[in-house]
Amino acid sequence: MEEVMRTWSDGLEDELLRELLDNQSPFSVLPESTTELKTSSPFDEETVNRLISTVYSGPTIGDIENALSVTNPNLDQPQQLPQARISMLDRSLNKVENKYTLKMKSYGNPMNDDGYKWRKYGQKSIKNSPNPRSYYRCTNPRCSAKKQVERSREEPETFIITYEGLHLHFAYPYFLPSQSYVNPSTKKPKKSISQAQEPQDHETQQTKEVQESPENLATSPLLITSEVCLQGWDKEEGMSSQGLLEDMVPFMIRNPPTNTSSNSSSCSSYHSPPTSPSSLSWSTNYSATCFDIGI
DNA sequence: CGCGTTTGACCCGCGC
DNA sequence: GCGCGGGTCAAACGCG
Repeated sequence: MEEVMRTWSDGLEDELLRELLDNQSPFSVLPESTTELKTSSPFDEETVNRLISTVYSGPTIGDIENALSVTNPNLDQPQQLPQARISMLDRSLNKVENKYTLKMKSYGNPMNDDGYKWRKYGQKSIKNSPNPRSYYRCTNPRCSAKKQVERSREEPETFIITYEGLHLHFAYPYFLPSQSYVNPSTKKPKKSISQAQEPQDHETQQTKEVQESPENLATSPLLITSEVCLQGWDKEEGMSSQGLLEDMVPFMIRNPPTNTSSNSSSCSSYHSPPTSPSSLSWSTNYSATCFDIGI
């Protein structure tokens, strides 16, 4: 497992390509029994490369800005939320190589959880800084996504979050032909949030994600995910659009932790209430994250 | 008991 | 080669 992760950080694209072309891999885009059809497969090299670049390259800053502006029309809505969203997300986003650095204000309820389940694997005190930096890794064992969270030294209310790597389990739906895919989840009578969000079963997770498989691959991932957010999130909390930053940003804008008066509650206890097994809800590892910044 | 956090040790790259 | 600092590991620990 660790080897996989290391390999990924070294050559993400190569590894991704390998995964896609390996019909033993759960991420394979090739028909299971017809490897000889490679060339005639709809997923020829060009297609795969296009998909990879689509998924891997991430959004441009402009894309992010556009995504942010999506929420602006809501401003004439009954105040609070849109306002809070805009103010919380400080619109300070930078991309350096494959790392995205996001600065956001917390106002006592730091939005440093992005809806994905992270596992903390380290913490370091930073030189000349009173605030330690926390290291998180996606709990999905096949996922190379990592993030670092630290409190800004100059502005204690501002958190600096650096995202690195991609959530391949999010990318998965992009590689499936929408028409040829037979949705195995139809076996399930109903998608219960509590069970559908359990992260440890990758197959389940993939299955779930595939349900929202975008049909138009030509559309930018950002637009796709934004649209998915807009259309699906309210209907299905904890839906499965998992993890590239372009997905995170609109998600964060649209889904700030509901600052229900008791905004201190989520941070006042060390652990989130165990009631929600949800890996994708705001509450799950929210408190843990905000506590690790070095308060 | 399982899962996630804590935390000191370890590794590695870099500058001197 | 050495020291430093950032990143990661992994055993111990805590909590539900």
